[in-house]
Amino acid sequence: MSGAALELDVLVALAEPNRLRIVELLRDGGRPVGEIAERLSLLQPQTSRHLRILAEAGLVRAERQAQSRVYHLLPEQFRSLETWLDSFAQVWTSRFDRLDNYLSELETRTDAPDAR
Amino acid sequence: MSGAALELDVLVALAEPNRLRIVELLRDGGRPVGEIAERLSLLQPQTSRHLRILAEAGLVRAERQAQSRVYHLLPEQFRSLETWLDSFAQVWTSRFDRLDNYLSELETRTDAPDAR
DNA sequence: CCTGAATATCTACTTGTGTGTATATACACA
DNA sequence: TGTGTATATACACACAAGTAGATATTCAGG
Repeated sequence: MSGAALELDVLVALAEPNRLRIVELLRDGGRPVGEIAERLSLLQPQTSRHLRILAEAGLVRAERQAQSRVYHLLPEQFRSLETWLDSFAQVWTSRFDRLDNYLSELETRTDAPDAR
Repeated sequence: MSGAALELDVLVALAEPNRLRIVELLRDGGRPVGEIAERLSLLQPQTSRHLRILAEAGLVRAERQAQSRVYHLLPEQFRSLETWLDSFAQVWTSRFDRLDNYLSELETRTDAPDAR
């Protein structure tokens, strides 16, 4: 049972413009750091840093290829994200019922005089 | 009808611990600000601010209910995120050969972190 | 070994963003 | 209309995080 719990790091890693661009670039296939930097008009140190964060989040991984390191996407965290999203799917259908429940529940305890 | 393009704001909104907790709380149904704050041990102003960011990202919406505002999730951005994730689905299959290579290579150096 | 190419790390700087606190606004009800 | 409740906004502050630039590291080839 691979704990497919959604890690906040994954969202944090994706929630940065350049990192998101990197991920979307790598969707078309693995690429070495230099090429990533060039295609996205980024400086090499920043590119390495972003890749490090993406790697620590489990979104990418590097394969040594001679002197270069070819980065590519890893599926696991994307799947976790998918699983997490799935947990919301039921909400869209059952929301109104739940809202109803909540509202009546709220009415039920209107006799709790509590100030703050 | 909706372009369903992934907005960075959505990821940014989700990539904050307390906002993620809010979203997950709202998965169980709409709730007024005060209750969200109480359940998550947040102060009310911060809660309102987080909800504002979530709302601007299109993730939640408030319904007036007497003096209170009941916030609930909205499906659209979650679906955009799902669509975006789907665009990666094909990557895992098309990369299967190389991933396979990678996995066996990884097994090879289970206790040799500096192998090669 | 030594050199050059590719990538990673380090330091200083700056800006964005979450937090705390005080205050303003909206609404229900007497 | 005045009051209490619920929520939103304003402001000052501190810290996380991205950037630029310089330097260190790794590797292939002569």
